[in-house]
Formats: sequence, C-alpha cells, structure tokens
Amino acid sequence: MTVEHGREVESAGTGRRRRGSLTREAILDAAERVVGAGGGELTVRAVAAELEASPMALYRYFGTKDELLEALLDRVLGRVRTGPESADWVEDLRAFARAHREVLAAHPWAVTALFAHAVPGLNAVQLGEVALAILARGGIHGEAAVAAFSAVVAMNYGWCAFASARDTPSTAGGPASDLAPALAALPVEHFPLTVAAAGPLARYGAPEQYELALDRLVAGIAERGDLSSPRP
Amino acid sequence: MTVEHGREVESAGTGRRRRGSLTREAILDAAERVVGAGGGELTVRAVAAELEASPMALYRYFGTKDELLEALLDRVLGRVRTGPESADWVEDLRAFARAHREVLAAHPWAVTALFAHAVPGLNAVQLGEVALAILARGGIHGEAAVAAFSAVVAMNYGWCAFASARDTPSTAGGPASDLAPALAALPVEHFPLTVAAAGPLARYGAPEQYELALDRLVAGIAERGDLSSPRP
DNA sequence: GGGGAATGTGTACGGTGTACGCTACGGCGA
DNA sequence: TCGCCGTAGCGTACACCGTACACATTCCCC
Repeated sequence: MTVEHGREVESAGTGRRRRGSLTREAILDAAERVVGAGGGELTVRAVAAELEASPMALYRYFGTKDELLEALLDRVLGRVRTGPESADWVEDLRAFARAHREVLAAHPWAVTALFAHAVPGLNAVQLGEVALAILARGGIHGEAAVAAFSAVVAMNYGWCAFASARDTPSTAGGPASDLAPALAALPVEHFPLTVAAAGPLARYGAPEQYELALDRLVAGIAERGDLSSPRP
Repeated sequence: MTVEHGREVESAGTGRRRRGSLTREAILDAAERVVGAGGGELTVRAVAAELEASPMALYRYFGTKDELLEALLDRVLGRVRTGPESADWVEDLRAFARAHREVLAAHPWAVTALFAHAVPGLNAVQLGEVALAILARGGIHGEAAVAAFSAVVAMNYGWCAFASARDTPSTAGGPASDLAPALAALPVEHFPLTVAAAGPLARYGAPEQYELALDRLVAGIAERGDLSSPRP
C-alpha cells in the first residue's frame, strides 16, 4: 500500500506531491476508484484524498468538477466493445445494445450522471457512428435511423437506471429486495394484475427481462424498418 | 402578492408563521413552485423561503429532504392521464406511453430524480396496473408483460432525460443548440454516417422521433406478444 | 548557478442538509 | 376567565460541499 500510494515513500519529508506526478489520467483513475468501490460519492475532496493531494490540485487539470465528471463519463463510454460485424445486422444491433448495457450496468454511478450532460463526448459520437452503420446495413437511414438508435440507447439508460436503483441497498437495508412481498400485500381489489405479477415485477430490472424487452424493440425496428422515413 | 404570501398580513408582528398554516401539501406546492418556474434547484432553504418559513420547519413534515422529493415525485406521477380503454389495445398502449411521456416532459426536473428512487410510490404502482391491464387485453401476461411495461417506461425515461438535457440551456448558452454544426464539423473520414445524419441527430429528442421510436417498440411488443413467456 | 514558469497547497467563503434545544401559540380543563 | 402544556415553528451550529485566490515549492532551461 505504501508502494501504491507513494507520496510518503517518494517524498516523505515535504508532504507535497512530486511535480508532474499528477495527470488527468491519474486523477480519472482515482475518481473511478472513489466512485467504483463501495459506491462512494464523487467529491473533489474524496478524489484528492485518494491521490493524497490537495483538493485544489485537481483544478489545474479540470476547470470544474463537472468537467472531470464529463471526462470520466466519456472514458466509461469508451469501454463499450463494439464487436465485428456479422452477416445478420439485426443480431448485430442486439449485440450492440447488449454491449452498451453491460458497460452501463458495470458502472451504475455513471447512468444517472450521463443524463445531466447534453453534449455527448467523442466516444458517445463514436458509438452513434457504429449504431448508424449497423442500421444502414438494414436499409435504415436518416430520421428513422436516429430514432431507432435513440430508442435503443434511451431504453438502455432507463433500464439500467432502474436496475441499479433496485440493486443498490440504498436507504440502509434495501427495501427494494422486499419489493415482492410489498407488492403482493397490496389490496387485490385495486391492483389485481400487480398482485398477480408481483413475482416478475419484483425482478423488473433483471437480465432475462432485458432480453425480452430488447427482443421486442429490435423486432419492431427490423419490421418497421425505414417506413415513414425520408431517405437523405 | 401580499395576499398570497400571507405572513406579513396575517401575523405581521411576530415574524412567525401561524400555527397549523404549514401542511405537507402546502410544502409540496411550494417545492413545485421552486423547482418548476425558472428551473430553480430544489433546496430545503429555497422551499422554506417560498413559504416564508424557517428551513427547519419543514422537518416536522418530512423527515428528510429525500422524503420530500419522494412525495413530490409520486405526486407528479399521479398526473398521468390514463384515458379510457378503446377497442384497440395496441393504440391504448401507445396512448399510455404518450401520456406518461407528456408528464415527464412537463416536469423535466423529475426525470433525473426518479432514477435515484428504487421504491415506487403508490401512483407508480397504479400506472403499472393500468399498463398491465392494457397488455393483458393483448394476451400478454407475466414476465413478458412486465418486460414490455418496463421497456416502455424505460424508453420514456431515457428519452425524456435526453430531450430535457438537450433543451435546457445549461452551461450558459446551450452548446446543445449548436450540436448540428458541431456534428457536421467532425472529420468525415472517421464519422461519415454521423456527419450525414447531423440534421436528424441534432434533433435527437424531438417529438416526431419519439413517435417513430414508440412505433417501433410497440410494434415489436404487439408482434412478439407473449412468445417465450411462461403463463402464470 | 540562477531566473522564471509551472505545479501543488493553505486558507477562506458562501452554499448545502440537518441535529438540537428553545420559544411562543392555541386548545384544553378548572 | 385563567393557567397549563403539547407541539408547531424557529435560531443556532456543525460538518461537508465546490472553488477563488494568493502563496510556496520545484523543475527546466539558459
């Protein structure tokens, strides 16, 4: 540990970080460590502590906390593995969606944060390009392609937000895990269907259900194709 | 104004609110006023100021700011107008989704907030019941129904989050409105499709595109129906 | 070796949510 | 009518947040 966090080793006396030992990458690493393990909240002070640096040191590299967050988000989005294309564009679209979802699911903290940022980073643009390429192979272009792409991404975001919200044991003890009995205990005369489907409802973010949902959406996209779409 | 905010009229001398003039409803009203007009941020102090009360006064009615937010969100969700059912369950499903989306679009601040709360309020459950009823009329039950419902809701959330993020002139000046030229200015050799679709992409949250996306999703749900779904 | 730019830090300010104890109001029994 | 007392509303205070600003240090280059 004294090797990893090397301040007290490399320059034990001064209590000051070595010049140049701080980089945007190092800061992003620290930020991810903070926010990743244990679900700690992303605060400038926490990241600085992780680096054993002063909070203000970060401001040499990121003008603002928001800017740091933005960089962090685009970095995460860069992890989406867009596989090689196959002969079946529909299956490729599904694979794209799954890969996207996997990354979001692996970084639950990123999901909510991604909403606040209207301006997509470069990696987000890159993902869009890949998706548009897949859709183009299905003969879908222009407005319809953008709508289809947006639909997939929107569903993934919404889905992961719910799923991670459900899975986090937030509010100390996780009432979400007790959701099934809570639903089943509702007055049957008012919520008959909810009570009947309490089981599946309690697993509302589960992967099997995601497969079903994705299947529906992709089927709709494939079937409707570029109907009512102006070709560019 | 001196009539609406009645403290200085009703009990001018003391600078203290009349006993019993504070209620959960009044607080929620104030909170909505704060967060609604001008997009002010929801802070306990701001709500208290709106009520001309002390911040701490609110804590008699809501244990925590989060609890207040939760109540506010469920109240908003209660505004979804679930129309009468028609003969066409598919059209009803579309109408449900549109109504849900409209409410979210009308309360952009609620969208991001709704993600953090895993436990659905009563109104959320009520919406689920309505959606399950529509799907049941299409012969869709159990896991498939939950997946379909979740898909619609997830897409709505994701969609509205993007749309509102794009439409808010955040970061002072709204670079989002300049998104089209920014996309068009990308290197064509790396992002040919993105550049070609810059126009539609810049309108990525627009209502016309939502109709296209919703159409795809609903088509998929209607077509696939309860395939691969265990009946309860 | 010495100067100067670049890097990391300390201090401080205005904001947040909220714990704790007090004040004063208004309905109650006498 | 009077006084009591539960409680609604309040004031103060604390820990934490993002970050402006001026300062100390360090390294590079001449």
